[in-house]
Amino acid sequence: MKIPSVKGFRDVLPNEAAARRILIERARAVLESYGFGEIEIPLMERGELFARSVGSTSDIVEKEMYAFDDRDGTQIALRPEGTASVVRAYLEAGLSRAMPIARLYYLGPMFRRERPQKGRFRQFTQIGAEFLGRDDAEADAETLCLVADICEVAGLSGYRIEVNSLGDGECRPAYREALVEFGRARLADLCDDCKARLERNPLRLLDCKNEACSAVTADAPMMIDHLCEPCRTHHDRVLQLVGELGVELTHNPRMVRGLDYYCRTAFEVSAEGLGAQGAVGGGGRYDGLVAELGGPQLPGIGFAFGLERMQLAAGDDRPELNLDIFVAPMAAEAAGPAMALARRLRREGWKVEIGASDKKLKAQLKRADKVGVRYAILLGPDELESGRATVRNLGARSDHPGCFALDATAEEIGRELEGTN
RNA sequence: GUGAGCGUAGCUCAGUCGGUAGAGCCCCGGUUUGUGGUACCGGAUGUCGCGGGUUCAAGUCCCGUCGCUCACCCCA
Repeated sequence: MKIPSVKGFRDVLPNEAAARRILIERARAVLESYGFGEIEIPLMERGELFARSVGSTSDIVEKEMYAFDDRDGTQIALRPEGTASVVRAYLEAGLSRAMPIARLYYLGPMFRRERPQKGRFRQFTQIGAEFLGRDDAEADAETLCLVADICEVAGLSGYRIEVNSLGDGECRPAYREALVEFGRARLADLCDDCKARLERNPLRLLDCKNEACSAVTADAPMMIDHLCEPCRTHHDRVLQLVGELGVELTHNPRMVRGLDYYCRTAFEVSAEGLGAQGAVGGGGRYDGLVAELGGPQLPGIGFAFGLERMQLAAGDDRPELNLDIFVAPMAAEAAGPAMALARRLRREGWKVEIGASDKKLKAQLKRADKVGVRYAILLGPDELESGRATVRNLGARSDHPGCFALDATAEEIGRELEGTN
């Protein structure tokens, strides 16, 4: 009886892993070019961290989090997102004093117990960044620019960055009331989901996919029209700066973010090829979060990309995992010299596979062809006798008996191999 | 949590009116005892998702169940 993998948890085989690594390296390079340093955060946190940051009534915390009690009774949760941990780590390391302006990025698996579907897994990978300690519009603009640059290097097809302002503690409560009032007046025309949302997360009314709801909320009040003066100024300045940078944004007054901690600038990146899960990434400003987690009144802005969704939107150009050299021992006594030779080449950085000496040469060459090598080095009784290896250039289909001495250095061998082209 | 579609070889799938399991690809071997990709020949592989029912007979019909996929919800 085979033991299957856990629902929503998947394996990444070598060629996909290579494609993921390339994507990650590109994103990493951009993040580091913006001065962000990597922070490694644990997979588990105390459950309360997410209840406090993401919001205890959010679906993520309420029904999607993997949570359990540790043996000493500590309530543990597998992290469903990264921002809370980064802020926690930042406070725990005393960085809020030592480095009040911090640019941190992280990368790794997150866990949410949702029903899997296209581009959505229970274990998924996020690449995220947090820009802490700055509340000026320039920080927002720089962050949006960074987001756009990541989309570019990732090669996302048809990506769009949508922005909105969610207001702040000054203006959002009043707006929220206005929206709830608007919704209550039209309760009968709303879908069941929206009726529930009206009480719990009224802003969500605005992005309901139900057509009837969209019609009802077409003339609903928009946050953008209810911003207080500072929020208004901030938002305008962000848009102006980003515009000057030549980064294209789509203003979406109906866009809302699911996590409690967002305020002011919020954004979402969508791309093609993702099925119903249009979002590859998202983020926003969270000026109250650091204080909420017990730190000083410090602002921050951040975002996260879903790696698996980036993969979908970036297309599936998987790199060939080609090896360089195949060493084919044709007799048991050639196995030792073959391994010694391979080791010398490997130490110089060549990717080398050795065949099994009990396999026929034909089978070994077939394998050599399959793993994509350019050169096969043949070692049989004749070669051991003469002390010189035979090289077969797979591309040129040419044989080179006695091509190089078995005790040649890797450098010399490399030259001889290239000479067969 | 809700809904729909789909489960046959490692993969993609065919399988008629219920009649005892197939193709292509992949893999292995051979044509060539030391020379790969193309070609030709041969070979291996199935609890037809699982359990029950109907029937002389079930991959096929019925019921249940599990799994996968997509969508809702939510989100990256």
